[in-house]
Amino acid sequence: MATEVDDEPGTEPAEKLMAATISLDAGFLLAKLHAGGSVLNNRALAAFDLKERSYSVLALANSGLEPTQREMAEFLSLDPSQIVALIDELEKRGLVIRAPGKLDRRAKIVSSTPEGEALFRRAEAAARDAESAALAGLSAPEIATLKGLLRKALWGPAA
Amino acid sequence: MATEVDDEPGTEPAEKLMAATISLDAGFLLAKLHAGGSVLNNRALAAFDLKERSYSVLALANSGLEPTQREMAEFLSLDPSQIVALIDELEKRGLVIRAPGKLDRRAKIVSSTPEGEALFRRAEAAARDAESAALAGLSAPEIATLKGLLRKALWGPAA
DNA sequence: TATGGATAGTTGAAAAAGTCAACGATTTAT
DNA sequence: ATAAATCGTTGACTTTTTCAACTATCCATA
Repeated sequence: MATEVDDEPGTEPAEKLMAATISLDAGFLLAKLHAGGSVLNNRALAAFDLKERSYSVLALANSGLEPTQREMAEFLSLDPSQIVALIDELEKRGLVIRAPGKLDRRAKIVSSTPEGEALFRRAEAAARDAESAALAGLSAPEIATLKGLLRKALWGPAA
Repeated sequence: MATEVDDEPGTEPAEKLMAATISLDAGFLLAKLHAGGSVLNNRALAAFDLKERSYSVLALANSGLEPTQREMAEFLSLDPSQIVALIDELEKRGLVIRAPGKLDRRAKIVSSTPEGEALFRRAEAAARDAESAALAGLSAPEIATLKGLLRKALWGPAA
């Protein structure tokens, strides 16, 4: 995860190591941009006692898609046991509930309580602001292009 | 980090949760694509007893830019103490060396030995292949656009 | 030119995150 | 019916992250 993100608004990178060939590596660029964004994101979400992880679980619970824990784990690239811990905490806070899958009683469908939804709406707005800050160097169309390419890389043209 | 990446070539995502609004979130997309790529990257680098982290340190040592450990830490978004451990291991393997900064004797400049360079060249090729696999859904110009946008988001138009 | 405050690297401890194997309950296939 | 597979859960274990010291060195300035 990240370490330093400039706080002062007037500071510029001037990164000498930008010239290293590794800065042409997509994996490195993804990691670095994600690291910087994570700091901002977590900072914004802390106001709601959420982190990136719990926020994304809460988001899926609010999607109306009735995801099972297993589906959440796969979608978020997390181990199923980590989902258990995240949901335990959100459930304890009354933000989400587990319900047995109607069609498969092994599975548990996670959905949001009204409290969870209310919190999510507010957190979502904060996360949007944090994203804007992280991508401040790009124009709106560039951001759209970037997201489109990321989605295509992940899910193909159907995204 | 990631958990599952399909091994069979014929498998498609068909991810039901793609429809959740969080899949429009740049932070989430960056994290997910990075997670998938990391698995492939680490898999490829394991043949050289390297991981993403040690590979990127080795890459900077091979950049000819004479980076200090502090500069590496900032560039790689890592804590300085993590750099110490990474370099300790690479130095023990004879791949890099520490030299006192000519101009600031507190700082240590990390550079590659010939053995380190030889290993890096081979690892670099493997990493390139892994990246291609991770971005297989994109065309060459799309990959160039993606990298350009990532660089611009990180470093501004000067990138 | 000495003295105080900052900075580079290092160490070590503590917290968080990730990995993995096992288990009970259920489902699916035979 | 039985066997194999899957879902959530737990617990153990490893790795990564975070942070506060500490020494050595640099820098500012009185």
